[in-house]
Amino acid sequence: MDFYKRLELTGQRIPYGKVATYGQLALLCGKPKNSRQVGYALRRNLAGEQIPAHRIVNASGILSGAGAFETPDMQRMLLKEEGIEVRKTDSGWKVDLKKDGWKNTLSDAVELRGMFDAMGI
DNA sequence: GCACTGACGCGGG
DNA sequence: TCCCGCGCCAGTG
Repeated sequence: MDFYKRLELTGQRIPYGKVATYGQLALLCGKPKNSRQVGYALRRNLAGEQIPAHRIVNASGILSGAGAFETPDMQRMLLKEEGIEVRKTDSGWKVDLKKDGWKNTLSDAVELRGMFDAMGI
């Protein structure tokens, strides 16, 4: 089981204009408790270059990874370009998970599992 | 093997 | 809602 390979495939399934959480991706990768590794992988670019890292936020909707981009407000700008509302709060820049969060379905999970098995990862 | 770290999550107060 | 403590586990030295 190659967690980072799985993360790469999973990340690419996040729809344009939507955001996903670390825990959500970890769950879809088959490792519910590896949310921290999701952040580690993105920071170190272990999940590929094309993965939409700007669409990944923590469980509160906070843009925790701003520091890993070229400029601190890059992530916020990219989300804005996709039509996602980003608000300034005391704890940082935040998105509305209820409105813009990716509501992945059971079939998404099943489909991913199928891909993992087929690729032996 | 050991201790520490970290783009995190969750329950309790 | 916010803050705190604890749990979690791959990487790193």
